[in-house]
Amino acid sequence: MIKITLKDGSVKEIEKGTQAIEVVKSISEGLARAALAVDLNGKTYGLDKTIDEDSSFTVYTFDDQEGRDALRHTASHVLAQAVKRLFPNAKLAIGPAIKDGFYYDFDSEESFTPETLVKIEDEMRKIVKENLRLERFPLTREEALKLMEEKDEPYKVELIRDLPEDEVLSFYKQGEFIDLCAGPHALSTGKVKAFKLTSCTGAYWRGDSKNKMLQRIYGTAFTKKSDLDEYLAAVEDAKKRDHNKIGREMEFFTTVDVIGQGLPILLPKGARVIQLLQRFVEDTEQRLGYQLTKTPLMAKSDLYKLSGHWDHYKEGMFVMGDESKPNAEVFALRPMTCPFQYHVFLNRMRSYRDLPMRLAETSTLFRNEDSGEMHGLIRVRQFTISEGHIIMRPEQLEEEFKGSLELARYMLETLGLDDDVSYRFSQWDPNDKEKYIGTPEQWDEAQSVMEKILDHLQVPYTVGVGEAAFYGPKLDIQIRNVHGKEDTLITIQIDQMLAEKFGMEYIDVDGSRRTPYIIHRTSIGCYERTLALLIEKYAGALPCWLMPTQVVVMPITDRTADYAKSIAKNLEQAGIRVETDLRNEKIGYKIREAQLEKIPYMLIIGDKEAEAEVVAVRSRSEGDLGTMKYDEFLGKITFEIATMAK
RNA sequence: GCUGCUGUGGCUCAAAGGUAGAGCACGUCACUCGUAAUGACGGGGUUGUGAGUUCGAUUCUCACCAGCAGCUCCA
Repeated sequence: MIKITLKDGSVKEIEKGTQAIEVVKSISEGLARAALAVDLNGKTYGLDKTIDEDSSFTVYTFDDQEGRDALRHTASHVLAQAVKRLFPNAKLAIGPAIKDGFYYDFDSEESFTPETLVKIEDEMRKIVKENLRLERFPLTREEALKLMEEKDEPYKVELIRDLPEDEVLSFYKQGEFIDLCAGPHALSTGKVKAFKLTSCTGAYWRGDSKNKMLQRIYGTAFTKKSDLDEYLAAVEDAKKRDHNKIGREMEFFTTVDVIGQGLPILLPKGARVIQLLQRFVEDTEQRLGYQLTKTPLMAKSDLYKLSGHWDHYKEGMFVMGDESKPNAEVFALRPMTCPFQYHVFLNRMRSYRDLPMRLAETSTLFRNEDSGEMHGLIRVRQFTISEGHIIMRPEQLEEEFKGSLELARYMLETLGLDDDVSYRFSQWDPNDKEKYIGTPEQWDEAQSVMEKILDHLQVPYTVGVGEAAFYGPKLDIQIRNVHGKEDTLITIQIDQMLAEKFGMEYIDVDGSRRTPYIIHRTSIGCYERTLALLIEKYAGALPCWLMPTQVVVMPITDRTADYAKSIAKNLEQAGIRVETDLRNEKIGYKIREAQLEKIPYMLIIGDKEAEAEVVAVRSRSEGDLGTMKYDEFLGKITFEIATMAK
């Protein structure tokens, strides 16, 4: 007999070799129906796992991530089985569970279309109905290779070949279908009650663009149909907030074929919001001791050769001039501000008294992104970033890093995005040294310094290997768009290498020359991207302080036009961005238009208001607020703007 | 860059191998109206660009450009 300890602390005695599912059944039949996986001593297993030693015992259902993954991973096997039934020549690659669903990659002659997906779904439904048991069985590497070679699955063979010699591999069999898989899985295909194939796209084998492109089918699965429907509705709902749609509809920006990809035109409304953000950022930074700079948008190639960009970033730059001609002047538009701002420091001999030197610039950058990368305002070829570099004595690093992080967090909080971000500690990839400058020792040092600071500041982060800049590690503040795709909003980077390359030195207290450390940082990210994410966050209804028009005054008839105009004039003098709608239209029509434009406040002025010298206030979010004195309304909106209320 | 889809007036969408239509928007006129669309009339498109097939293409084919989703890459 062995002992298992349940989540509530109670201990059960069972016979050695008992299957996990039997234990779950002994707890409750209902739980056994909902169970999808178990945890034994901190490791997740399928319910068919036999228990051979004293263990802690936790049951996972669909409410747990582990349970969800087991179900969705099973769904991916059902998908693969269906594809193999319909297209026997399709080759299997990999098919994991992912956030919100699963996918499976296939190499198939047949090009999968939305119509194909419908057929595959039908076949999947049959497989679910057949309620096939998923049986796990181990094979040695040799046996596994033989099996997959027999089945003519070259991608599986490649996967197995890359595993260690002595590894015992696990396989899962459901009916006629067998797949190499570590598991865990639900016990049978019948558990995949509610599923949907959502899209099919291309994806490189092993995520490497040098490899063949396979066909990936995405799907999702739930235990209940209602949950599936709810999820699909939420996805549809999120798409309605897509900045690329409403940003164009609301005339924040547009793009034009003849101008080019990734080169959006910011229309008056979009430009206004960005101007407001810039003023806010520049003022805040100056209050925090940053000095504003204005440096050139381009430079000779010599500068980038010195900075390392020419060797490490040339593909991403727009180069002007014919390099092949001897003595020809070759320029490049700047992809980063770093080397330009270094020359602010280099302008004269610096003392430790000058440090930390905090330099900020509203900096327009140009990056030659690959043609498929552009996305609305989120990923563009020309953008303007709240750039900055802090040049400091090494011992000031933690304090300055902390200051940079606090500033970034203040910005996020002000914009209401603080709960939507995650932190990534982006490190170098020691196996890909070509991508980086510096020695492994320098990288180890820079990264351990950053790790220490992050731990000290108690920043909850994930690690991104290979995500570092070529000159140093980064703290990236990540955010997801409405499609669930993650992008960097803000970044703070430690650079212990470029200062030396540029010959940056300062005279320390003791008269010695020392090389400073540099922090590359942005406080609010790049304005185009930030605007995009704000539009998605608020579905276009930006906080009042950021709205291009904050109030529309609308008289009901000509009789009150003069009173309306005087109200508007007063608001304007009080610094409110106000418009008047004097058109000869019904009030309902004017309100409808203002609502669609997400104008925060509408002041409706009829005879009654003019008579009583009040304004009837309508809020875009709360509707009719009734009448109030002009001063009361001014106080209300002024307070809202001053507090940057969301 | 790769895979797939898409491209018709400012926007949303119809139609069709024989040179295109609706709604919204826009303009004019009438209506002076109480919290999300008043009515009438009018203007506006060589169907993304270029080439090919055809008696004839906007419709079929190819290339390019742009947009979308995903992959890869990245702020």
